[in-house]
Amino acid sequence: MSCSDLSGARRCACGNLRRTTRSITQFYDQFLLKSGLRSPQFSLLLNISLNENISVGELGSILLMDQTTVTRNIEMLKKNGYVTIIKDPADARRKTISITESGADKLAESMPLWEQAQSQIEKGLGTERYRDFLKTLKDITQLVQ
Amino acid sequence: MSCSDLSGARRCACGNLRRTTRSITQFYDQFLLKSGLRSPQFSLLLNISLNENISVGELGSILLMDQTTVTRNIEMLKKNGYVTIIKDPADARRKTISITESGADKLAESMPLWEQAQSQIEKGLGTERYRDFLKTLKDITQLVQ
DNA sequence: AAATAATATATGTATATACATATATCGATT
DNA sequence: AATCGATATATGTATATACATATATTATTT
Repeated sequence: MSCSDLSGARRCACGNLRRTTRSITQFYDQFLLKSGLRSPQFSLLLNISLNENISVGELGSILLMDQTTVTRNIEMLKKNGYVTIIKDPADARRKTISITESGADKLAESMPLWEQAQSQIEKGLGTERYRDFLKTLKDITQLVQ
Repeated sequence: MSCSDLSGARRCACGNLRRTTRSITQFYDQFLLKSGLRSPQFSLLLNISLNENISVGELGSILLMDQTTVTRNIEMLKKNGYVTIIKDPADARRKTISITESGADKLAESMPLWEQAQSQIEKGLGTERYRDFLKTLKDITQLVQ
């Protein structure tokens, strides 16, 4: 007897999210190509820019990314000179991450490229549906936390 | 002058999808833990089960995954004895992938674990909203292809 | 103040992913 | 049949990701 309905798992939230994420990442990366950034680094650099002097752990909390992954991904940004990583004088365990001028330039350069990709998605879905979509992503995130 | 509205990129479809995907993957993985499969392998094994004698490239097309990634991920399944990979007699370039009895058992074992994770998402969102969500993921996928 | 618990980051290891390119095979053209 | 283009898979390399654990530092407890 092995008549379990495997086919039902086609509706898997995780599998469907992973597939769409693979696909959309390549899409955004095509636009970002000229900047030399790719989606994950663009996102990381953006959040560093929006949260000056943020720590590794706090970045992880915002991005829902393991702290060890943050540690490794900011190394790449540092290697390219886009961020500085310094010990917090008030707490030597902590490191504070800041965007450099070069990093801010790179981010500014990639914004219009990002905007091109983004507008295709938003226009394709329509404003309202896009808003609902972001809300659903947020709700899923809270369901699984 | 650097007053570009970086903050607008918080609505990035790619970034938001990637974040939610990281998060939900860990959620499903917790449930699947007992089976020894993790989300990507569960998904891969499922699709192999649903498409007997599928090729590497066809799997990539279904999963929107690069062919080289499929090649490497099925190696893991093969190493665990969950699939067989044999040359297509009709076309020696092609390889056909099939689930083994052991793989089918493993999949059957993981289905109720998957169902637990899945039902929390579907119940949390509600049936209708969940259906809309899958539709939107599909539409995004088509927008970026 | 010393010992212990808690916290922040880093390292070792493994999987997931894709791009550029190589290799093998097939199909079509001559 | 030999050549050439197309197709299927594999390999080299690099980034993305997380878990288990180590290390360093701070905070708490005795």
